[in-house]
Amino acid sequence: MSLNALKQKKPEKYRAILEAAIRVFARKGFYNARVSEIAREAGVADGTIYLYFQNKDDILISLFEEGMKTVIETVREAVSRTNDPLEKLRCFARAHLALIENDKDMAEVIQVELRQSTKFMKEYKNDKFFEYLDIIGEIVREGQAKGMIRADVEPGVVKRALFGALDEMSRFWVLSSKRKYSINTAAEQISEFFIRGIAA
Amino acid sequence: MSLNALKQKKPEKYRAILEAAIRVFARKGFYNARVSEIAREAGVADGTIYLYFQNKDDILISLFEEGMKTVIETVREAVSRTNDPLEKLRCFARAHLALIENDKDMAEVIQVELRQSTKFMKEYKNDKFFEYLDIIGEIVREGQAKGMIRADVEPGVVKRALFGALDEMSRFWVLSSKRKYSINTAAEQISEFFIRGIAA
Amino acid sequence: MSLNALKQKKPEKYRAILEAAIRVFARKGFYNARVSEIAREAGVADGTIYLYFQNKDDILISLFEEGMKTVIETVREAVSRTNDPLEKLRCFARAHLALIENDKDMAEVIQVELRQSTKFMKEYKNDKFFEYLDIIGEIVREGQAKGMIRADVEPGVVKRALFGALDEMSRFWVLSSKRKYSINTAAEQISEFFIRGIAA
Amino acid sequence: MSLNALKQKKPEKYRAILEAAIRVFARKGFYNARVSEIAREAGVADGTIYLYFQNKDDILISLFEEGMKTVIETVREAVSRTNDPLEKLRCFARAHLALIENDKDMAEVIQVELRQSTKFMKEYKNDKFFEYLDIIGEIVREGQAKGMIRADVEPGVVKRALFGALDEMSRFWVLSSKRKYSINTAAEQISEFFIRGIAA
DNA sequence: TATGAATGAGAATTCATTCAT
DNA sequence: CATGAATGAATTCTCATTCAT
Repeated sequence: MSLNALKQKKPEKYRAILEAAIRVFARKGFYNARVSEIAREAGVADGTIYLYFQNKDDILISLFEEGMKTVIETVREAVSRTNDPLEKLRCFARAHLALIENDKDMAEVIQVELRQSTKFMKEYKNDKFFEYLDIIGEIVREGQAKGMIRADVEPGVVKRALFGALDEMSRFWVLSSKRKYSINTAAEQISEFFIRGIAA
Repeated sequence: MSLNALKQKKPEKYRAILEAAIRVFARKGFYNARVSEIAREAGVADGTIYLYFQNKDDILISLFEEGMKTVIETVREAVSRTNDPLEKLRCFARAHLALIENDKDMAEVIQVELRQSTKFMKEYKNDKFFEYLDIIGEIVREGQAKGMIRADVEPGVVKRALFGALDEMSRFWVLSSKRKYSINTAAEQISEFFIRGIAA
Repeated sequence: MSLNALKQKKPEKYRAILEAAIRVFARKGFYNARVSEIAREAGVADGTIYLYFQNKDDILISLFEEGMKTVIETVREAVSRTNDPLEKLRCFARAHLALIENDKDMAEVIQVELRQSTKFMKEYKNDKFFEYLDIIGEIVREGQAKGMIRADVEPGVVKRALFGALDEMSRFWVLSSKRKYSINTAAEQISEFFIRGIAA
Repeated sequence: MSLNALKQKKPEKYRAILEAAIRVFARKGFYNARVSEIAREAGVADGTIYLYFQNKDDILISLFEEGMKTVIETVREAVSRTNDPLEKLRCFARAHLALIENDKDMAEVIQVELRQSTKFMKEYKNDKFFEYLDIIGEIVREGQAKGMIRADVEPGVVKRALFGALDEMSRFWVLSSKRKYSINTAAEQISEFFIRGIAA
């Protein structure tokens, strides 16, 4: 895509816009965010946005894809530290929630996008998200191959259930101000439920 | 709310608008839905919408509250059929996913709203949703009292994790056309994971 | 006009609407007044208004014509108490300002209408107002015939100037809360200026 | 006001919109004027209006303030040509009516605004108008100090009465097509009435 | 490249008026 | 006569996007 070439030209500006967009989308939501507000927050002119992105939707998509790339890398790395599939699930949960904690705005934006079912989930083939989900799927299949996870467990259900559990927990985290327990507690508990739940 | 009084006057029209709104919101998403399209679909004039609802937001809120009322009633009823707390969780999962299957449009709209973090989750105190979540919380506390669920399990984590797991599963259901396994399989598997995961 | 017949049928309702309209127009101005607010204030249904008036404009016109009829009668009566044309001018000023003082809402509405140049002054032939203005014109011509008012004085200028002076004074009266001098002082001063100004 | 800064950027466009607004408001009245008509008449897009003005009300307010600034300057200048307070009143009257004659549209709009008692006179502190009125007040006080105007004359009454007289005369001028006497005759007669009326 | 003034399509909402009851 | 729910035309204002500079 021609615009991708531009990303290479002034990467600082591209990043500035993307980071401004994260903040504005997190604050206002995609539909209530104004392109001019993103421009102001990025310190560029309104028109400049369109030198780096095709339109407002494209900002969100790019945001999401860039974000997911980092998330996938980080989580893959965390998971690769152990060979025990059950332990890998724990690592996944910890890494996922740690990412949320480190970048709440990004977390919120990704959640909004993932959930804005209509516009984005319907029109846009969300490969990155499926790739992410399937990290869990792979772990489950590996565990089943090693006989550590019950054979009747559906990897496709586990991946969605675990992701959903972590995601709902993180939404609570992002939106709530008062928190009864730490995000670590949540990570430990949720991975514990799933490990016990699916272990052979 | 003063407008609620009107619901009593011509309940058919109130319901017609609400049901049209469910379909339109499910099809287009809240922000891309046009009030005039809801009116057309409901068979009323644009202005009539405003005799029953304060504004477009109010349609969504009303939709959500009415929907949650039904969901809470149905799930409460399903759960009350057994005394075994672990079994209750299974009933919860089945009932939740059955509701999704029976009214996909409503399911999608509720999910959109729940996730539109910004506008709705931030500004609108979402009591109905917390009430729903806490059905699970109560079951867990009951199970702990009976010694059937481990005491170190956090009810607040379980309720969000289980809800998140079911919800993510149902999003997949709603959005995807091709389905590898039935919604019943998903309900059984997810409740099985959690039951094993938290049982004493 | 067919509607005029209706005025005869339930004169209380006709008057109730008119009086409600005076209050609402005075409070909000014609364009910001809502027909439904007039209806509520009159204690009738929205639709009932249209049994007594053709439309919103017609309420204002009727209001004005009824009001001017009273004003003309009252002022004519006051003026007829003396034979001295100069003294008549003083009576006119006193009566005009007294009317304002007695019915501020009506005064304000009449002023609004008189001044809403465009819609009403252009489209609607304002006979009543000219009749009122010409009470002054007649007095001036009578005074000139009796040699008490200078012959070079233009009655058409005097009538507009005196009316304008009184009207501006009354606007001040209606809109201002703190008043340095009484409305009587104003009446005396203004008539004094004009009497000296035009006397032979 | 922040928008005033914009006036400096493209003053031609600001003026074009203002002048279009004068014509449209004069033709249709404020409430019947359409923003899109002003835009068309100014040769700009609808949205452009909102780069220079906050909303429709703001156009009228700006119009009024700009207009009054000119009026005040012109009249002040005219009045300063003589030292005789009574003669100053004549200059005031001539200058006022000459302004009306030169810019009938503006005159009509200012009158509409001044008289739209409700919306504008009540909510908007009309300093410019009071400043204008008080030019007359100052002249009267000066005349009293010099012993040329009777001491019992209330400057506050004279200023409103003279302004009202001129204003009513000019409304007649603006609205009427057939005119029995020239605007100069009116100016001379009215100033003559007041000069005789208040002279010592 | 970068700007930001200008554009104009588009949408929510209002409210005078009607008419079935 | 009276009602008030329903209508739908009409209008302001917003904001993503463009393009001349």
